[in-house]
Amino acid sequence: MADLARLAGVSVATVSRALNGSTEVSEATRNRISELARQMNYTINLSAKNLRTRQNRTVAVVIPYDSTSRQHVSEPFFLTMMGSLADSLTSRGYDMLLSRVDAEKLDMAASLYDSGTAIGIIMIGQWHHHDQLNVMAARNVPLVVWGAQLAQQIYCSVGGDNFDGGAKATRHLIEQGRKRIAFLGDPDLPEVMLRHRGYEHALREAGMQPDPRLLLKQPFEANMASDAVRRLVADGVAFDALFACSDVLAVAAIHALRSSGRSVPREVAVVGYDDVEWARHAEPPLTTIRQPFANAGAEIVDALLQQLSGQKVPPRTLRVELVVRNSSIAGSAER
Amino acid sequence: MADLARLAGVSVATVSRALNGSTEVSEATRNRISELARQMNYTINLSAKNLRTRQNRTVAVVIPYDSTSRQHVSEPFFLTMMGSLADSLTSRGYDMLLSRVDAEKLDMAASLYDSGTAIGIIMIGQWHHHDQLNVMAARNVPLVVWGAQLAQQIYCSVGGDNFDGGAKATRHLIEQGRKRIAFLGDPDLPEVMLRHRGYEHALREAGMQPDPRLLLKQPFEANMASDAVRRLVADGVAFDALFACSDVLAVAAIHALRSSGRSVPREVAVVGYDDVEWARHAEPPLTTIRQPFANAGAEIVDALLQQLSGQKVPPRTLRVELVVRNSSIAGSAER
DNA sequence: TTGAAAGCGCTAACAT
DNA sequence: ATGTTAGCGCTTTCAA
Repeated sequence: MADLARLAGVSVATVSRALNGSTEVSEATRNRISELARQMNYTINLSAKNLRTRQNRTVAVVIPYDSTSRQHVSEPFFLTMMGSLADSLTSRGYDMLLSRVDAEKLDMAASLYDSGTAIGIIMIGQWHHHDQLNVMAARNVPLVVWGAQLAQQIYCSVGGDNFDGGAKATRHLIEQGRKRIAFLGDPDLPEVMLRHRGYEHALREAGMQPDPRLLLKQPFEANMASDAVRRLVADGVAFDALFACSDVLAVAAIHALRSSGRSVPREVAVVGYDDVEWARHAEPPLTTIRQPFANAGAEIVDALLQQLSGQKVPPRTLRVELVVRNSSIAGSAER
Repeated sequence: MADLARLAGVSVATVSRALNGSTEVSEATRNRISELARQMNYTINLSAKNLRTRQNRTVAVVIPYDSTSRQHVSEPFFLTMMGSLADSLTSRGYDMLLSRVDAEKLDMAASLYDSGTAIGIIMIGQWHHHDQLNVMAARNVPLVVWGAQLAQQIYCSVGGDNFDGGAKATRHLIEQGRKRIAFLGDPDLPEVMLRHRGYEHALREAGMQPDPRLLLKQPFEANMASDAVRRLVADGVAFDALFACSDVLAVAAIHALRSSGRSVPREVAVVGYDDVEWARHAEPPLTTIRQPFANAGAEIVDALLQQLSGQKVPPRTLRVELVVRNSSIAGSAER
């Protein structure tokens, strides 16, 4: 900047003001300086700026990973989520720092804030670490978590309505005349737990009893889910429908079912979750619960920015929607 | 840090040294200071550190987006790639700054470097902007591009062997007895261009002539690809195989084919590209060209780090592999 | 082994 | 409208 000032024949203060678009520098010099900066590929040094202004424009997005089971990481859900977040963040002029932290050490994420690297943290999923998140929030680390709204929660969460999603999926299957509906997912995870409650709720509503043998407790991992479904078939447990907690799991299940000789949707109707991009192109096209991805990023970022402006932000639950395609409709074209 | 120094009864210099693990501070005080820092949730301010040391540990990963056609963005390819990059980067102690820039203004990415925000740039895909990338490289912006190796290329690229991938896919289809193989992708994009050349090469090798009517020039966009395939069928152009430039396109094509009354793989054999996670769970399981994702991240990061250490890094081409599943095998189970 | 002090590049009073 | 200057939190040379 000093060089630039010398070249322009002004002081560094003027250059600083010009480059920050201050109006108290004459438009002529402002343009001259900007032009000069462009020619020299000069850009304000962000470290210095941040140091001086004690603020920055970086938000950390943390994707926990499970080092033992490598769970979740390849779910297309994340891409969609990250795309949405990246859009919301960049359109508001924030940078997005992507960080993967061991799900067992979620509190490490806080150091991104403590070190001034990021002004706030967006965490995707709460996993088994509700308590660690509460500790961070109690320390006033600006934090928004995508996930379920739980009891005794200090931090701000934004998430789809998982209970309603589970209920909608299950009701839809019941309306198709299905009587024995399997549940594929791990209710130990908060979001899945709520979906499972919605599932049970819908069953009872229709006068059915949840059968524990129909609960396939599996992480978000396609291969394990496939195996579990194959086992269910091999064990001779009767079922005529399956609700999977992600589209990836649903597709894995469909494949396992068909290769076990069960036709989909005729013998087994399947509903997924998320409505990722390719769900409509799957074979058969997937009936699924659509997560509000487009809003999600915006809502999360809004919540974070509100926190940063000092407001107390309550958790938000976003509406989800049933998208009916062929995987759950017995009358549909099937080969 | 001053507070910490006061509490510990030492100077800031000692604290700085202790926290950076310098051996010239006694182990006793070092432990004491570290412990104190932990209790206070103190972490070194990165802006100040970076400003002072004139270096940092952030690498920018740039995903170009096409503002007009919203091309590519939702390809699961990116997630896999980003996961791989995130792994490689974090395991080497670097942060990953995710940035989406308008594909028409790729050179904007350089400002991340100019401003000291990142020490280098990783760009995913070169799109139509070979020249802008060359300009950046000529300015000595540390840069690695995932993509094709082109003529007159100054920048360092790392990419799969697209020519070979195209050839392998096509040869495989020819070996299945297919005679009229459609190509789905946009050869204006460098990587796709090479795949297309490989495709043509394999055809000629077998004594066949490429038929321009079998080239479905489409961006990486499932809906457009579906439509194009449907149109091809409706137009009555004969074909018995299709090579798609991504798994998403392949699945979209299969769906379009089946809903147009063509069975897959019996009437039309299909090969995809990438081998994303769910390709094996698609219906039918997808024959595809596997991109070396696991290596890719590591190779890209290595290349960047080598550049940063002052070496001239030549482009690298990684081996790709044909993965045969059912979508291209007529004898396979089909419903 | 530890401390004092200079300075990284910038912004924002304050002065002109 | 522009310049002077102090200081953001850190590292590091030099001195003790």
